[in-house]
Amino acid sequence: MHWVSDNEDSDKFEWDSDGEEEETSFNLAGAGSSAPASRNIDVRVANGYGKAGPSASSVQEYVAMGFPEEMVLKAMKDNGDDGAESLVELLLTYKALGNDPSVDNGSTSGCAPQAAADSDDDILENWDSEDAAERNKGPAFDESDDEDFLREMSQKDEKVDSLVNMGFPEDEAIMAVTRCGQDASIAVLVDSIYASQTAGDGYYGNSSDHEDNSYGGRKKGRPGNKRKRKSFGGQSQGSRGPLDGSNDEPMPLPNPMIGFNLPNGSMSVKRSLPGQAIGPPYFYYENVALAPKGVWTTISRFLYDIQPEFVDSKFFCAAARKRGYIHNLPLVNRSALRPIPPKTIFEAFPRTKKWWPSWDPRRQFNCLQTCVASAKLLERIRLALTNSVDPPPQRVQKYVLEECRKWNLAWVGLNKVAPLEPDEMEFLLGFPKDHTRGISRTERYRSLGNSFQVDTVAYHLSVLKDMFPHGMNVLSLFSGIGGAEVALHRLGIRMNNVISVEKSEVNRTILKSWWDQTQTGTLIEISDVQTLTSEKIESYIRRIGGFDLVIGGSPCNNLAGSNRHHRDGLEGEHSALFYHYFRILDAVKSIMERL
DNA sequence: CCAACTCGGATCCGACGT
DNA sequence: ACGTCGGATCCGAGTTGG
Repeated sequence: MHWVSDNEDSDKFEWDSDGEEEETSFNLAGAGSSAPASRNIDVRVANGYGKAGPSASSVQEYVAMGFPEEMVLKAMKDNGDDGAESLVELLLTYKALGNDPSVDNGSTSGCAPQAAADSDDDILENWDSEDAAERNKGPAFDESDDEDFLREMSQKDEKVDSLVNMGFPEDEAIMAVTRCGQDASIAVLVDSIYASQTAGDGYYGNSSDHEDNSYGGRKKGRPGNKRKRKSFGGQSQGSRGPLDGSNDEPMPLPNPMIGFNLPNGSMSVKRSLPGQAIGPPYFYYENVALAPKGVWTTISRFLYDIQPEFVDSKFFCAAARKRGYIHNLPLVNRSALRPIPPKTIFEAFPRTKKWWPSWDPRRQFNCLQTCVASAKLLERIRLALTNSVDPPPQRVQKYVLEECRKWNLAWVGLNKVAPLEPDEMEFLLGFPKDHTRGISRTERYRSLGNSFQVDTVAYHLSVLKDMFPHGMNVLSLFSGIGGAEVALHRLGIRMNNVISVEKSEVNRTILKSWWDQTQTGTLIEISDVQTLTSEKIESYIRRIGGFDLVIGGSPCNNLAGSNRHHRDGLEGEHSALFYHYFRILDAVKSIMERL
């Protein structure tokens, strides 16, 4: 019952380009030069975010920003001289420890970042140990005070300071805390500020709902014209799709969801990137398209106001997968991966045609998810059908179809439906056969359900092939099972160095094992994104010359529609994850600019 | 309003290991 | 008697599109 005709096996993943290698793992000479040249220097400096690392001298800078000296010192002490991003990081950690212990189930249990020198990246530990050795500590001060001061510091101040440190003006931060309450998470506050900024001309136009207690806060974007988020200047209204004073809510999804263009479509969208968005490095960020209101607007704002490209993978394969991608890649001269994958169920799995009832109109699968139907459900369906006449009554049809759609069931026998096998999912998603083999079945489903659709991503990345004939250095965040890496490989793009951050151990194992089979470059896997400080980033950059591509998808849990509990948009853990992406990208940009 | 859809989760239960 | 693990079941919100 396999879709694998032998040509699948052989053609599909027999790509060229594994020629020589090893001349050098740490050479990306060619890379930098081919990148877009002119690069307007951005003006994000204003708030100090992402700029000059806070050496002792910058203590005053932060103090001047309204940040308590003790906090700065504490953060620097814990953090080393590690750059503004890490300070933000640290503050968020403080915040998490302070009011939301449940948030961090992370491996490091929410301790200060450097405490978590985890075993996975010890390769690196050796690399830059010398750099790490001499970070100048902040002025010495009494350790015992630290904890006390943290507790004593009023939560409100802490919140305000965190916001200020993230680049918000102090007055806005104070307002947000006042409105939402000091218990509100940072992300709620951020959202609140955004909502205010976009709510009409009056600065806090609708702050008539001042009353909203410590809970609401967000979710109240009223139409109005947008205000500037100063830290990212430009406001580049041009790239913003929605014409009317785009409020926070609607990042309207295109219909059909075909992105800027499709492999065969001739239409090409003109897109002008804000200066600060232009690489190097190129970056590529992915997330679910159907995120809660305002999330995409927020993400887009952080990512230099670039308009997201929303694409449904059903135009690339036989399964839907609605995702949004924010990237600064060129849009012209894209090319699709070969072989072109089948786009209908029957083409993908010919054997199902025989059993497919005429009253099941599905020709493509819905989004492949991380859970599969239980055997009992399948049995119920089978019974319902065998107890019916041939064209079953409407009621039965409806029931069966509902379940089939919900669980992506395929017809595999007379009156018999079944979930896709993991290897069938691999196929649909563009991975090599057996890519995820070797881990438990549920884990395979989970990993696959969270991954890229390779053909879709590869289509976007295909423009890189000619730009980097000698290969690329890639920073891959939240890599999962390596969708990005597989996409690059299938495009015939050589990966000289890949630094990959992925929390799940099984996923790291999968990527590593695939890498060892197919690649000759260097793969470094990091398990905890918190350990990827800008100091480390700089060390990597010095080592390998720079990153050509920063790619990542958000692990999405709470962003999808199916999750009712804490569907909090960019709150809590997710704010942390997205901010991690942003923080790291921003650090890479700053460091590469500086060097 | 209803229907469809969504990169899910909390809980319970049984199997298994200690 | 416990803890862990994976499977099964019941959840079900918010948004979109009709």
